[in-house]
Amino acid sequence: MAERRKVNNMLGLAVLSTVIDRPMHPYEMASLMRARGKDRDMRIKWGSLYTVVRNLEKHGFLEVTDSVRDSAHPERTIYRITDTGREELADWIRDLLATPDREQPKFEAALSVCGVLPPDEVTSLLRRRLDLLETEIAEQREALAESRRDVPRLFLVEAEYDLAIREAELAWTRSLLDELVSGTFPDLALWRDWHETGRKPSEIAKLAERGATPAEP
Amino acid sequence: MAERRKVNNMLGLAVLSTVIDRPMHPYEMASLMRARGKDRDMRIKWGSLYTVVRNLEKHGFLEVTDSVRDSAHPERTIYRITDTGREELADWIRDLLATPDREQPKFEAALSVCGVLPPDEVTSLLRRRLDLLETEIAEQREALAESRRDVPRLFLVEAEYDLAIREAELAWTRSLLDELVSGTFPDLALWRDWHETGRKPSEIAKLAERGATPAEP
DNA sequence: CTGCGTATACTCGCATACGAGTATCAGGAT
DNA sequence: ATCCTGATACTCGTATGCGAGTATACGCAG
Repeated sequence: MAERRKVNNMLGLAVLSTVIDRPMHPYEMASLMRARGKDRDMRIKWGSLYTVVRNLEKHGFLEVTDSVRDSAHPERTIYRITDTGREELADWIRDLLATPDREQPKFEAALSVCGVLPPDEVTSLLRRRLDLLETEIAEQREALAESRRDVPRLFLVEAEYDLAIREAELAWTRSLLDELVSGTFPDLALWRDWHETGRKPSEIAKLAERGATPAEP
Repeated sequence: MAERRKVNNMLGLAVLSTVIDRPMHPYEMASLMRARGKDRDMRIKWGSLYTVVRNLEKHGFLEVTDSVRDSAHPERTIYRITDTGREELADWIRDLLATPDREQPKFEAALSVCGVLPPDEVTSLLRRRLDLLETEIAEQREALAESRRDVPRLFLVEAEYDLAIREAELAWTRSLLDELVSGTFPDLALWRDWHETGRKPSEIAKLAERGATPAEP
């Protein structure tokens, strides 16, 4: 199960997998990660870099090798990965790979409250989303094809995964939209006039309590 | 584009969409959300409830109606949604629905560094993931079928979406696993003996720099 | 009627997270 | 020669986020 890591920030994973090559100072890690396109795989906040590195050190995953004062530059502290760090990295990856972690995309949260908006507005918002998704996916697909020419598959799995998921999102959204537009979506009428008249048509509220309390007296 | 919200925590969205029914004190919001299964749609941390509610008030999205001291209980502050709050809620939902937001699942991050582990281990980890995913999805699918009996579609879209995405994840994982097991995955040999012998077979490092610097002199 | 487990209804404080700021230097433009 | 721009290499302060703790009431077993 998704263990409570000493350092939980995903930036920590990126750092560990970067210093594993050779000792480095934080800024160099940052540049390397950027160069390798790591910032496309995880949302990296550069403000957190030094905090995360310090924490990794505090927990014994990194250690200071050197502290070079190189004429210029304030002072660059060079870190090296420790054996514990290597073990932590491997373990972290193992955990992430083996345990599917029900993350909740914001879109899902939005869907769960979309009844707040009138159905026609939701329809047009979804149409907009669909358009954006389509162009983004097209771009991604092309970028991937491009990369495939000179980068081995091994370094493209994340991109392939991402693409597959977004395509599924696209397909799902499209099918929902179809139902809304064609009127085959079941509760449309109900939904619409709960918005045109005042609020909640009595028992809707109750119905929304879906299977929350499995069985009660 | 994903606007910077005054209150960014998704718990805020849940709170707003809950108090829209009627004024309430925080704990009541929490119970209602739980009863409605909101905690299945967004990861709710109860420790944040009071902070988030206070912030919503600070920004004028909620206001205090009453402060009941009901014999028992320390004191329950009752909040009501304001017009600004209603507008914020609608706007927030609009934004979330219309703008696809490239979130980065942890699994993607893990894939991007999975070369750190030897291929055979990755294979067995993925097999484990596949098993877990399969049973979880089966459960979800059944729960959904169950719900459909007495809950209108309108309140199940999130669940349907979630299921669709997970199914896509399953399919993708299965196909990768197949390639690894059958040996059709291209870089297998390379990957394997970079692990058996020491490190990095010279030019792998360079190859990992995928399309980062589009064109340089 | 007394003890005690469990739900209710919070509070507190530390640990991050990260935006925004700062200072220094290299190299080209003027 | 000097100015300016952009990259380099960080630091700091504030705003959360949230785990863990607390205190009170209620039901009910003994």
